[in-house]
This record gives sequence, structure tokens and C-alpha cells, in this order.
Amino acid sequence: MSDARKPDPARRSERSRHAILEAARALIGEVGYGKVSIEAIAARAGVGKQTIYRWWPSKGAVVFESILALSQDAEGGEVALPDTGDLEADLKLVMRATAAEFADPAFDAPIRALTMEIVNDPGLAAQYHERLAGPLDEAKKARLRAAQEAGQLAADADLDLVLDVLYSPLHRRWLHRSGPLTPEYADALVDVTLRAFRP
Amino acid sequence: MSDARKPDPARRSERSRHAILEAARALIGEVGYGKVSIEAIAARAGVGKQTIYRWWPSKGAVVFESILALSQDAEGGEVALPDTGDLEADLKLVMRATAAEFADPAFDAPIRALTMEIVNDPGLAAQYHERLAGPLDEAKKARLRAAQEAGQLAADADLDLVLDVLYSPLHRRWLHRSGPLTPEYADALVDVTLRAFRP
Amino acid sequence: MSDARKPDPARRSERSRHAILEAARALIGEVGYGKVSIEAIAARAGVGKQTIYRWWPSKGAVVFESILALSQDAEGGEVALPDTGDLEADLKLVMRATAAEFADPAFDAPIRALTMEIVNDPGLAAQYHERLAGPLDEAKKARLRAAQEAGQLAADADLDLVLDVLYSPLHRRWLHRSGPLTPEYADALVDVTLRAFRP
Amino acid sequence: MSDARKPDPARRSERSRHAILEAARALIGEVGYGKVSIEAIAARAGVGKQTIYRWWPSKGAVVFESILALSQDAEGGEVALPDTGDLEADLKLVMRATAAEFADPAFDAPIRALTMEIVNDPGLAAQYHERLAGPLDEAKKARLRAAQEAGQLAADADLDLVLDVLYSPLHRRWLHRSGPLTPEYADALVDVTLRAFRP
DNA sequence: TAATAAGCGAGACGGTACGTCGGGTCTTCAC
DNA sequence: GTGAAGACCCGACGTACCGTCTCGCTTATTA
Repeated sequence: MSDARKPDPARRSERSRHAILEAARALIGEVGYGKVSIEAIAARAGVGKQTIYRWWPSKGAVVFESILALSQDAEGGEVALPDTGDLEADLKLVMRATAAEFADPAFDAPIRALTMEIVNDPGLAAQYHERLAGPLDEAKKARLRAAQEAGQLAADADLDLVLDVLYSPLHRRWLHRSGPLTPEYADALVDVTLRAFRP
Repeated sequence: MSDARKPDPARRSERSRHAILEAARALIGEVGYGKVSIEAIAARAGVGKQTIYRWWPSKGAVVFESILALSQDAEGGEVALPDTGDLEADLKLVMRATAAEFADPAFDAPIRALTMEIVNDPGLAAQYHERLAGPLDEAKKARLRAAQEAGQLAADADLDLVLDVLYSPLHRRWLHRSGPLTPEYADALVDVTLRAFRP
Repeated sequence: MSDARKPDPARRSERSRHAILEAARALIGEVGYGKVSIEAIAARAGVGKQTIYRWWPSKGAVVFESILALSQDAEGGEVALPDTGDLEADLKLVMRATAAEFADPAFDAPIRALTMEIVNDPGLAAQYHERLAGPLDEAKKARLRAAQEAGQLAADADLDLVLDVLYSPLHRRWLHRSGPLTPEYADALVDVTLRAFRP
Repeated sequence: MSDARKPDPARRSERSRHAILEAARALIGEVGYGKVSIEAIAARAGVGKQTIYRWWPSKGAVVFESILALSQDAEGGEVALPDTGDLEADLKLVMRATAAEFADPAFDAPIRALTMEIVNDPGLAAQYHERLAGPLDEAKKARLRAAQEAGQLAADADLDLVLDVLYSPLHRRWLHRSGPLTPEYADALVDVTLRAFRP
């Protein structure tokens, strides 16, 4: 018999929820992820601490959701990669854009914060894959499948592996700051990947 | 003219230094990186807190050095990859070993802790590359160079890129827990890499 | 316009307040004023340090209030000196009692602690005079006024000065440990005082 | 069998001793007795902490000696009260001077510090009486004895008690800040005392 | 005249307490 | 009857000093 009084989602204040996520997002940008505190979020959002604890299990969860919301806003809803018929050109376009995004300081802080959460909390990692990475990967794989049908990619290529080879080096270079995120590097990754998986 | 009174390294107690690093290492394994506190390290090491603050700028730096010391002890000094003449076999051996290490819970906690530090602190990232990753990468590149001379790898291949393609996907899968670290996955990465960079 | 967020007295926990004062009082008796620490008081009272810092500005203030509370409890409320009509006898009774109290080790430690606070902090000195010394002095002066009306004391005597002459030597002898606090000394002070202020 | 290696006074550095006492005295005036630390004294005096601990048992002892030295310097050596033949005038002169000294902020801090030490440490209290208060009291009693011989004071008066009555009220008023230290108050105390002890 | 031992400056060390920040829980009051 | 406000207990922070303990380096006898 559980005594845990669960809050009633129907009564939840949308106003508070939004203010909290917005405050979290703003604070990450201002003081850095490590120094964001629940108290500061509550104060900034004009909200009692309890209201945060009622609806989120941890600071990480709030931060995670605030950034997730941001990303989902940006996308709008549907995600699709360009398809001009020229796989190499399309991929280079996307990879260069990805590299530029990672290099943009305005994106760096929140994405880094999000990554920290994922790394430390398997539960959040699962949510991340389900809600953010999954759909994006599906979009990418759709483009790759079209390429396979067009004979530009080995028909038996494991598309997850293709994505791994394509994105992981860029991601790691960003995360570890082990080198510059140049358009040339983006291009090189596309070249390598296409060479490895050509029909 | 700096007023900062810097401690005199000549007077530093080797006994304390060692006890602190050892305590840090032990605590990471026991309670997880996030819950390690300077107080706990000091208490465990039988040391005053000031002795930690005197020699390290942050908890991260202590943790970083404790794990670095651990890794360097393990290596002994010289690092060299096996060279049987069969590049594919040699790489698969190494990659399978790497995958197994990442999968080992005893290694997971400290390496994850180390990674968090690197991600958050560019200064530590630089130290990491210089003192740990650099030498290892050099050893790997030495093996790859031998393969180039033997005509098993494209002579003009950028060896840093080869390493990126080889290791990054494994590293990312481990960090994000986005899939199992199986020997098969290790093998697949070797296959992909060799295909991409064959002569 | 002050930004200092002042705590709300209405929400104050009477339970904590009482536990803190009691713990302070006990510790003074056990380890001596100088060695009492806020940490020890908090631990003994089962209270967070912040709860002490929220309501008192300094260790001195806590100690002061704890002893003040003790004294006020002891008094009950109304204070009155004996009045048998024989001024000399009445004063000797009171002075001997005072001397005995100062000589009692159980009273010595806290009163000495209180005195230290008063000496060092003019603010506390003012509080002391208002809340403790003032009422007592009034009671004493009431007895002296009765004596004046009975013609046992000069009608124009400055009663504050009378009290000074009567009590100060005893107080100083106690504080400086410059001599024993005997009944004879108490009597001698009464004799001197009456001689100086006889009609 | 004591292992305690006692320092050899013959080898003591007069230079250090003087610098320490001077630093202590200066710091009391600057930051107040409570905030003076051994570390600060050592730093100010350009002396190692050990040199202080070698020669003094406690902070109190250093402070005590520093002020004692100050007072003894001021006196020069011989102390004697004025003797014009008019006891009342002589005493009023002295008492007014004493009141003025207590009221002078430059004297207040060190004397208050000295008093704190005496109050808290019976050992220092004894030293104080022997080295400072004793000689002064003797000088005062010498003047009073002359007055007795001149028939201006009761021949059987207890001179220690006379001094108590004369000085204690002033001292207490200063210590407790319970009233202003005016010349009028000084005069009143002389009047009262002479009335109480007239022949 | 050397050696030897003490005092000395400096400051690292194991500790205790400081006063502050923030975590997560609980209660009170206004809307 | 939610939610703001914020007091509460608690744990950790980074700092200041405590008193002890080496270090080299003068000095100043003693062999």
C-alpha cells in the first residue's frame, strides 16, 4: 500500500511549468550547467521549490526537459533531410550544418549540459533516444534508404552503423574538444563513409 | 605582480599526495563520481581539507589526476600494439579488448568520471590529450604506419582520421549507452575502417 | 531600500528556539564559554546551523539570550527586596546572598560568560541593562527610597550612586578574583555605604 | 622524567620578542582583541609562528605581556601620587585623570583586551595584580597613609577597602558602559569615599 | 677554527570551526 | 486545494587559524 501522494496532472499549472523550463534554459546559458541550482530556477521562475520537486525527480530532469523542449520547438515537428539525388552533396550539407551548430557557443552550453545528463543517467539517456535522437536518426536513415534504392550505397549496409561512422567522430571531436569542427572535417567524414559503404 | 602565495612543491608531502589520490579513486568506485566530496576524500585519506585545496584547484582536478595515475600505473610505461603482420586480426584483437574494458563495471565508473571532467574543463581536456590519449594514439598510429608500409592501408590515409573512424563509434556507444559493446560490433568497426582506407 | 531578506518571525519554530538556548546554556556549563561553538550548539540542539544564523547575529547573542532566559526564569517575574524596617540588616542579607551566588561555581561560569559578552558588545550591554539589570536596580532603589522616607538614608542621596558604591566593589572583586567573597566583605560594604549616605 | 625541551632564555632573540609584542599591540588597536590571531601577529612581526609558541603559552599571554609592557613603559618606573596636603583635591585630580584615560578610545581597546584576559585566566589575573595593579595600589595607599597621619582619614580605615570604594564604581561604569565617565562622577566618588572614611 | 647545536623564518601538515549555499521536506497562507 | 513562500535539518563548500612538525639558515658557544 503506497502512501506516496501523487500529484494530479490535470491540475498542473501550465504557467508554472513553462516558467520553470524557461528559467532553467536561461540559467544554463548564463552561469553554466554545473552552477544551476533548483533554488535559482525556482526564484527566477517565481515559483516555490516544491512545485519543481512535485513534477520533476531531479535537477537533471528539469534541465533535460528544458533543452528537449527547446530542440523540439526548433524543429517544429517534421524533420526531413534534403534529397537532391546527390547523396554526397546532401550529406556534406547536413554535416557542415551540424559542425557549425556544435561550434556555435549559443548551442554549445545547453547541448553539453544535456549530454552530461544523458551520460550520468541511463533513464534520461533512454528518453533522449526515444524523443530526440530517434526521430532524427529515422529521418537520416530514410535519406540513406533512398540512396540504397538509387544504388549509391551498398544494399546490405547496416544503416545504424553508417550513421555511427558518419556522426560519431564529429560528436567526439566536439565533446572532447580534440580538434576544430571545420567544414573540411565534415566533408572528410562523408567521403570516408561513402567509401566504406559504397555498393 | 601576482600576490598569490603559491605553495612550495619542494615541501610537498608525498605521503599525503598519494593517500589523497588513492582515496579519491576508491570513493569514485564506491559512491559514484557525483557523490564524491572533498570532505570525504580528505577524511578517507586522513588529511586536512586544506592540503587538498593547496595542491589542486578543484574536485575535478583531484579526480582527474587520481584516474590518470591509475591508468599510467596500469600501462607501466611503454605501450605497443601487437604486430603479427595481419592488420585486420591485430585491430580486431585490440578493439575487442577495448570494448570489453568499457563494458567492465570496474572501469566504467572511473572512466566515466574522467570523461565528465574532460568535457567540462578544457584545461583538463588538454592535459588528458597530452598525458594519456596522446601516447596511446601514437602507439596506434605506429602500427598503422607499419600497415601502410606493408601496403595494407592507403599510403595517403590521414591516420588521425583512421583512428577517429575506428574508435569514435565505440566510444559514443559506450558513453550514451546507445547499444551493446559486443565483439561483433568491434569487428564491424574494423571492417568498415579497413574498407574505407584500403589502398 | 534594504535588500536584506529578513526572516519572518511568525514562522519561527518555538521548538528550535528553545532547544538552541537550552543547548547553549548546557554547553557553557560543560566546556566553558570560550570553547562553545555554534556547531556544537546546533548539534546538541538537533538543529541546522542555518537556523541559528537565521535568528541570531553571533555566538555572543545566543549565549547572551540563553543566560538571560535562565535568569528571567529564575526570577519568575516580580522582584522585591526584603523590608523589615531595618535597612542595615536587609542590605546585609542581600549582599551576603549576592556574594554567595558569585562564589557558587554553578553560577560563576554563565555569569562570567554573560559579562564577557556585555563587555565586548555595546548592543548587548544595552539589552542587558534594559532587560536584566534595570528591573533589579529598580527593586533595590525602591527599598532605598523607603529607607529615605524612614530617615535612614540621606534624603538627597543619589540612589544610583548608592548602588554603585554598594555593589561595584563586590562585582569587581569577583570579576578580577582580587579577593575572597566573604560575608564579612559583604557586611563591610554595607557599613561603608551607610556611613557615606547617612542623613 | 620530563622530555620537555625547554628553550634557553639566554639565546632568545630580543629583536623577535620586541617585534612580536609591538605587532600584538598594534593589531589590538586595529582589529580589536577578539580578531587578533597568532598567525597575524607572526606575519606582522616577520616571525615564524613557532617563535611565538616557544616563548608564550597562549595568545592571551602575548596580548597580556604586550599591554603590560606598554603600561610599564608609560610609567617609567616610579609611581607616586601628588601630595599637596589637600587629600580631596589630590584624589579628585587623580580620579579625573583616570576617568579621562578610560574614556580615551586609544586606551579603551587595549585595557579592555587586558581585562578580558584577566577575567578568563586566573594565572594572568595573579600576574596582573603582582606586576601592574599591586605597585599602583601601593602608591595610592602611601598617599592615603599620609592622609591618615594628617588626620584627614580615619586611622583605622582599611585602605584596601578605601581603594575598592573609590575605584570600583568608576571601573564598572567603564567596563559595562553603564554611564558617562565625567569629571563630576569622579568628584562624586571622592566625596562619597571621604565621607565614609572620615575620622 | 671547526663542529655542533640552538634559535629562527618559513610554511606544510592534520584538524576544528567558521559562515554560506543548496538539497529535499514540511507547513502556512492567499487565491 | 494548488501553489508561492519560506523555515527547517542536513551535508558540503572553501577559508581562517589552531598548534605541531619539519626544513634550511644564521649565530654563538664548546671542543
